[in-house]
Amino acid sequence: MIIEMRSLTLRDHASLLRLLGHPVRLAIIQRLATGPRCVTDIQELLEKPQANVSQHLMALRAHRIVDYYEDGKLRCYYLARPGLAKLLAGLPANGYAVVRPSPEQVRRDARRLRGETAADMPRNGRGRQWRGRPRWPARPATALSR
Amino acid sequence: MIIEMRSLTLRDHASLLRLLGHPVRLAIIQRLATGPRCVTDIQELLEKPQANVSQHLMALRAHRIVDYYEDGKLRCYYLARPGLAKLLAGLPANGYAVVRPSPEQVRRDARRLRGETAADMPRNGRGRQWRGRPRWPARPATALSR
DNA sequence: TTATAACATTAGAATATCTGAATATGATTA
DNA sequence: TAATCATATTCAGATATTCTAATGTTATAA
Repeated sequence: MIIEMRSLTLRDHASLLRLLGHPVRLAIIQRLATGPRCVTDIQELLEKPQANVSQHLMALRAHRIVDYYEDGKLRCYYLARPGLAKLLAGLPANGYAVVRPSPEQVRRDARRLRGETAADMPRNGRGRQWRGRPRWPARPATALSR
Repeated sequence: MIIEMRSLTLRDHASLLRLLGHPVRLAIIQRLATGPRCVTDIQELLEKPQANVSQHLMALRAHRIVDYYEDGKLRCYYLARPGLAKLLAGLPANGYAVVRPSPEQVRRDARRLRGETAADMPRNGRGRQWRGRPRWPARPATALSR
């Protein structure tokens, strides 16, 4: 078992995330998380045209999210980065907690930040003073924003 | 401090990932991870036109990745889901490990999977037999695929 | 009162992405 | 040899995203 690692530029990181940001590709990853599958199986599970599945698989393969080995005439795809699938699965539970700090908390954060910030670093508001009390804007709620 | 949580459909999950999959938005998140910033500061840090930054901020806000409070005439944006930023930052280290199992390992996985699989679940190759030895395809390497 | 600062909003062109249809390939099987 | 299976590739239209430029808004400063 060979393991490699690498850090990513913002650009590469972004293109990876956007690659993952497609329901069919996420579904493929979910499927493969339970074990290797050949293309035809995946296609039937997802009820998508074969060509389409193949395209998504190729896209995933280009970023080495998945890989395959050949078994006779079957191509058995598997997750080349299982850790990624695990992170993705855990993302809703671990990453989506919404925080709404009190203005005072945020202000304290900002003060702490100013204190720790090097002289050449830009500050919040570039030194402008806080006047009045921080306020929350009116906030019409939408489906995903709660 | 208010905390909420929710699970997501594939679709929502995908659209969130794709929202994150943009270098400027990732950069914004990186910046905000160090503390709240007003729009002008972010704009200067990223060296992007103000309107563009504003648009990205709105997109992030629509999914409640960021939020803001008002401080005088400044809008101080901050991360509404700090856990997400942390996960994103850790993704390269934790998620990008590439695995290349030996064919035997994968085969063993598949067998174990078959063993654990309920009767109605589709199997790899739908019961087709493994003939010969699993092989690795020839693999021309590209930038991101290593 | 006019100007300016800090941001938002809109419109439209430029790009990128997605999908399905058609076709190709290469290995088996009849 | 012809047919079939498993999968890949190509291409064109549809759709979605992103960027720029121009303009709007609101509060404060001159």
